[in-house]
Amino acid sequence: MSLEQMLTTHVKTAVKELYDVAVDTIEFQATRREFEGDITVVVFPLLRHVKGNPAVIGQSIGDYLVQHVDQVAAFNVIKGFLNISMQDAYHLSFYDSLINNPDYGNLPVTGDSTIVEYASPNTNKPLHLGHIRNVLLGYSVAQILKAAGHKVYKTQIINDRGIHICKSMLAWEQFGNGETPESTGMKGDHLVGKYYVAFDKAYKAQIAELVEGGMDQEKAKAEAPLLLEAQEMLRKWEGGDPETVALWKKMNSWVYDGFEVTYNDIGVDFDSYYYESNTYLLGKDVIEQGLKDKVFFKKDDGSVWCDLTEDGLDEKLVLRSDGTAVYMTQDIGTAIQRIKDQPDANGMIYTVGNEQDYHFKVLFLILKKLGFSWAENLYHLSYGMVDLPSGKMKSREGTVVDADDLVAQMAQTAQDISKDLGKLDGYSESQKEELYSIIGLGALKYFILKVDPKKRILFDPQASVDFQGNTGPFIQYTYARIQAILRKAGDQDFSASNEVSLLDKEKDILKHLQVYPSTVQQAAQQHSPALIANYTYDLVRLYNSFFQNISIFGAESEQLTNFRVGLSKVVGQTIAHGCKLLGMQVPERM
RNA sequence: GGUCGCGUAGCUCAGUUGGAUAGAGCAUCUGCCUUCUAAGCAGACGGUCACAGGUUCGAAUCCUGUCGCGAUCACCA
Repeated sequence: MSLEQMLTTHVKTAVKELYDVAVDTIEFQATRREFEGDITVVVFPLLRHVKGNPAVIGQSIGDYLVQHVDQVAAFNVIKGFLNISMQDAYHLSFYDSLINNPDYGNLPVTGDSTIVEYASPNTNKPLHLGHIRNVLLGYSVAQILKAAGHKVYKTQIINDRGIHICKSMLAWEQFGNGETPESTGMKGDHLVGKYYVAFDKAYKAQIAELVEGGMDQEKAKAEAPLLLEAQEMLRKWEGGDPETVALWKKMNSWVYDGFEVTYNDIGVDFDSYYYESNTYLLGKDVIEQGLKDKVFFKKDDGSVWCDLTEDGLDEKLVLRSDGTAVYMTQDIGTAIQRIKDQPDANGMIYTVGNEQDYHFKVLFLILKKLGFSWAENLYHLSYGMVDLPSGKMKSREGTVVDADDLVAQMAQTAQDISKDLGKLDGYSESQKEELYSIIGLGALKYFILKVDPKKRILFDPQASVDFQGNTGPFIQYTYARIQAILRKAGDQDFSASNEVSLLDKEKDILKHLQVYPSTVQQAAQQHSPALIANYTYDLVRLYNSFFQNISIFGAESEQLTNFRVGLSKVVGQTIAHGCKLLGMQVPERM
């Protein structure tokens, strides 16, 4: 039970005894640094029920608590704030509950089961920084939900069909000279991406030529031979032309191999994959049913719509007049399919950029109108764009920060710093390589996840990712420090002794540790890795202050050393847990 | 133009249902490695919380309006 929960009961009792009124909630906040106390009751809200001077009321409640609750040591009242200090025994009993609980931070199983979608790339180009934000967010939220007691299915939908895919296929056919990942040594996704760019270049050249020949710009765009050929290729693909399908399969498999390498490097994975080539026809039968149920209506030209004007939105097309599906149709179908595939799932989270806010608003509303119970538990994990100092990233123009390059660059920076510091004597080359990767990724992941997903990120490849201060490496470093302490201390029983009296810095750490489960809870509710990131950073700061100012092995007594080592251990465990939720690894040394 | 999001220190960001004198990191400046890892610690400097009203014991937080930035408003995905 948390401190707040415990005190709530007692404060309510106090108010009942003293003033004979029942209050439903008691408002707490952390005691500000400059005052004495472990937790603070805000007296003002009580004035609604109890008439009087807040200072006097606070004084009375404080007196009552000290007299009636053993664990309350002292109190003071400043303005309308009742600052309460707990007995050391209270903190130590919490510490004892922690020291033998390696599971701390994992919440009880809720019975909820959630599908989390993230990544969702196109198969015509490699992953870039935008995908990295997506993947890190989705993966982290999945981790957080698991810790909060949900069952989680991680999935993605792969955009493997459409005109843009045909463009790289066509360019490869025309300019590729049979190049393969093997023959060039290129990662498959990069090779295919190269031809996507090549298409665009050649296409633009054709347009320029046509315009020079006197053709109107728009007409030239629509009638350039390469585009017509790509459209023809798409028709062939949809018609199942064996040669086209074979080429499509071949090039897509190159891309998938490349993606797997990237996902593996970043440290994310999936439980299932959905391919748009399989799902793009889904949803039509649901539209039929929806028409019968009057959720949708048909216009004279045969197109089918959903009227959302009563919900403050427009009418939305769900089936074209020629009977073919649109984006919305397949998203409806895919959602239903996923629940069929995962019958225990009762909710879904879509990690998709905020330019699709409207789409998901509409999608969720339509699914609700169709009457699916799980439609109540849909969430669009919407995030802002990642922009560069030079502006927006554009794949076609090659102005992207490539995911693989970025990850490699981070590891390189970690290596440069490590070498300067020279603390890795005795590590083999492969151990060092692994460490550089852990630190580099830690820096990148923390940098992205600590920010509120809604906000745009301006990413300067030269300057953005720091390794000092509020960063991933700082957190990892603290963990490594703690491991050094634990190695020195050896394995032993760290249960608390009643002999120890606590210093403020130790109490601060324990108080912060106590809040961890509710932080996990909140992060799950709000789908916010940033809460975990900030919590972990605060914990690490408190610990470093303790570490740097208080001697562990030079403590006055053996019991005290033992307690401080144990405290370090618990902090280390919690750091590791928080990092795991962020998808970050922690190093033994650095 | 309609809708949605954002606006907090020079820069990057916190700020948990409204609570005490708005907090961190980076940058700048001071100290601290002969003792458990200095990717650290201790401190200084830095604010009209975009602006204007309103709600109340109390507003960065809630409401209204204005300004700025972004996204979106396709029989594209």
